[in-house]
Amino acid sequence: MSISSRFSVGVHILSLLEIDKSETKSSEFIAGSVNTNPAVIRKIMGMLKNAGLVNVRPGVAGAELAKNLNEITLLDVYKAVNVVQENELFSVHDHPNPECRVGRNIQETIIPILSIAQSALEKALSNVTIADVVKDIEEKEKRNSK
Amino acid sequence: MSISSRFSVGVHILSLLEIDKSETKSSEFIAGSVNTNPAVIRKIMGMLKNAGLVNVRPGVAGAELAKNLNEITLLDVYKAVNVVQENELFSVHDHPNPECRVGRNIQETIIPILSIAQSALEKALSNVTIADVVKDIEEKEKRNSK
DNA sequence: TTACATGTAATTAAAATGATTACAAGTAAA
DNA sequence: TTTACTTGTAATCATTTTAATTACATGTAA
Repeated sequence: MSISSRFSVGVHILSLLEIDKSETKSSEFIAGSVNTNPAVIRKIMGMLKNAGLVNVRPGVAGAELAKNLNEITLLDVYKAVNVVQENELFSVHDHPNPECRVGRNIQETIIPILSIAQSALEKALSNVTIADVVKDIEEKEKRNSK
Repeated sequence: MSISSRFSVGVHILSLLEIDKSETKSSEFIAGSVNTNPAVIRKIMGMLKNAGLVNVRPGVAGAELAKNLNEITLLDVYKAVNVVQENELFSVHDHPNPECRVGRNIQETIIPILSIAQSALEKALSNVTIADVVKDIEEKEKRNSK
């Protein structure tokens, strides 16, 4: 199955906070850009806020980035929005038969291997910052406006 | 969300085919080791068979590996059991607002980035073979029998 | 022919997602 | 202090996926 789009929405939100300075960023405005319901945005915003990535105040429209663009990696966002529990990208069948040579060892064997794969994924995400995403979006804008 | 345990079950099955040569491998026997229903095993076996990893014949108990242990990588299993569609490990929100600078570019920007991360994951899986897993299981067996 | 196996479809309960509605509580300006 | 608007958050809902289960047609070998 796929990793929840909360992640891509999170990246969308953070990019939007940087790129479009012309409007006050209410959850409704952001929802208009993402094309979803404001309550969905508020929930994700709450997660980003918890992770220290954005500043939002109850009752006040106008979310802002809480860090520099180049200090927020996609891994930060990924962890913030909780799309994958710690070390649980892969689920492993539980209760394999302990009376079987394979059954009683498979978990202990496979979990570290899967963990390495998961780390490789996360490493790749940590190599990209919101600054990179913003830059990329701006380049595409230029190219298309010609 | 997590990647289906079909994957870890697939690895379990292939390891079992190699390690335990004492019994004929019916879906029922394998199900006993994995601790699930035989029909689940048969479904996964069908996928492994489709991918050319095992030999099974309708009506005949006794599945076998179709390749050398060290020629089957975890990536092969991962792809065989179809836990993640091609390039869809991450789902990306669709229909972002085309009238927004971010909305109209976010997908094109983010998809290649996520694809790189997914490739990193798959690369890590391709570095491990069933032979490695089997060896690891056997080592754990020895250690525990002392 | 008998006994048992695989292949496969249908059904089910549980869990997660994303959308939606609703409303309490916070804030700022008139 | 009232008004208008916003965030925070809970509850509900349809949809989708998983894994388990049941059932049975079909294949195979003794």
